[in-house]
Amino acid sequence: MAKELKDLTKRSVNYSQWYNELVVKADLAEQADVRGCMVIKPYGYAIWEKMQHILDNMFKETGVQNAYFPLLIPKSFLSKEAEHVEGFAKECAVVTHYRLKTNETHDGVVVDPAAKLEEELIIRPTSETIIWNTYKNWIKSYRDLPILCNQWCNVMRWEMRTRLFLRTSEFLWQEGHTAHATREEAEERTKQMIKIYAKFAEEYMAVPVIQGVKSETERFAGALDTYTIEAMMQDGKALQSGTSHFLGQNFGKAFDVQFLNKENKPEYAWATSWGVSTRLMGALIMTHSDDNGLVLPPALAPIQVVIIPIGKGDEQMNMLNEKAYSIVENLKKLGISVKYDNADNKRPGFKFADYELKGVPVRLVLGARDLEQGLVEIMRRDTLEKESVSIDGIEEYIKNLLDDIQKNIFKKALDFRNSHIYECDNYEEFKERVKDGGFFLCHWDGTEETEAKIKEETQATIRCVPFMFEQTPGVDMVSGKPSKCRVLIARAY
RNA sequence: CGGGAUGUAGUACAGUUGGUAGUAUACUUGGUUUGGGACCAAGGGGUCGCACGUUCGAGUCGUGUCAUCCCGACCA
Repeated sequence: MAKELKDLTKRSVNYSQWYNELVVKADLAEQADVRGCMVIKPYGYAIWEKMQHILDNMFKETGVQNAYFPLLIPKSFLSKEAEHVEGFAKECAVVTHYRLKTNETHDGVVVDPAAKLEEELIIRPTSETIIWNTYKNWIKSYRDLPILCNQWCNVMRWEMRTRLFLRTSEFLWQEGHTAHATREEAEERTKQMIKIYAKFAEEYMAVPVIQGVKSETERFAGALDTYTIEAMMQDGKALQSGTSHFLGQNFGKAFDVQFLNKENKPEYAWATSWGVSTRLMGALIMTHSDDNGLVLPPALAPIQVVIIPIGKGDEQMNMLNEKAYSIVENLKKLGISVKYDNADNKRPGFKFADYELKGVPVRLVLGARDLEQGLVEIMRRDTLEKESVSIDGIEEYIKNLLDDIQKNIFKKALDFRNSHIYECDNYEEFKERVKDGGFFLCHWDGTEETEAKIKEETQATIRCVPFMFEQTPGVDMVSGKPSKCRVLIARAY
């Protein structure tokens, strides 16, 4: 094991490769024996579960309820909204048969041609269609609205190239689908949800994000507006970390979801949808990790504190165990998750490296030598700083330290991002600099031609029109035409 | 779907002009260790991606096929 773990040195050389190895070595996930699919291992899933739990509560505070809709979507549903089907058609897995049979040589199975489905079923790439087909039956009157449903599920998109967490054929996510009586209410909900995502990213994941609205070409298929949160990874590339879509009446019309309003007149329902996926795990990993491995924010770390004893012989170990268990008990009372690792088949050095690799925020080393003086060594994962602290009152100290780590890694990521955001008005300069990563705030004339040209020549895309910066009119750096505002341009994952 | 590469032990790789399947690491057992990725000894594990062909003989040569990875196009 030891040698395999040591070569996490590629962060500066090849960020992608470094990322892949980190995901595997930190025991988060691995490539499945199925094309483009991923096995999320217990440690990785524990982080995802924490994310789910927090997000779920945030949704529920806004009146959202959880529900579940089918995995399989009849092909005809998908084709009802023209833009939507065009956006997803290229990456759908299709179920065509419902039975297998033994082959002629009796050493395997083949698809039974007799079991061909009349209408093929699509494995959901997203659930707007099947959900709106259902909403049709739920919505008759303005009194039935709004409907605020969320589902936690898996979806499948047959991507050409996949990467653990960032882009896998199958991924886990939540998708919220709301139906409203008015345009204003739906638009309000769209914005509300992107704000929740931003709050979650920054407060819990400690990942600073830029909120904004997507350009027409980058918009979700079938949406009138797509709001996004964009995070910057350590190589300066952007990662779209969550989206919220205002769908207008497109799905209401496509699925004939009409209700009678207060004036007793029929009207189509207004829709939103919004989602975040296991891609957030990728954002978490790529934002904070260093050459020693993962760095997890305390708010999401499955293990917040690990205690490692160092001692010889049964007598010493018994003494250390006793002390450790009392610390464990006290930490648990404060709601801090703690692991005491007194396994004797691994040496302390191995454990140090292993828990650093897994991003455990705080490590205590309980040694016989220190214990005599009432001291314990404490190390924080974010800075790797060690100090000796009195065991008396250690619990409070740790609680404060966890808060400090949470703030510190956010600040570190924020400083990094802010120092890599540039205003740029010269296209030649932009072309040169964008290769090295970073976010560029540039004037854009709003045309698809300009957008396409930038993408073709630099591989960078317009991530969004950001909300957070003061906007003044200017001149498009490519076309020289007038521009209403600056947009955020970057190379993206 | 274009361009390139690779399939040999759980993993990472050697394998020369065709001639008994190797190394490191991981794993198992026993012992000594334990303040930053321990050491010694013994042991288990591979129809060399698959199929066909050439040959007395194929991991090695040929043809086909499948799969994976990298670079593009596509994407949360």
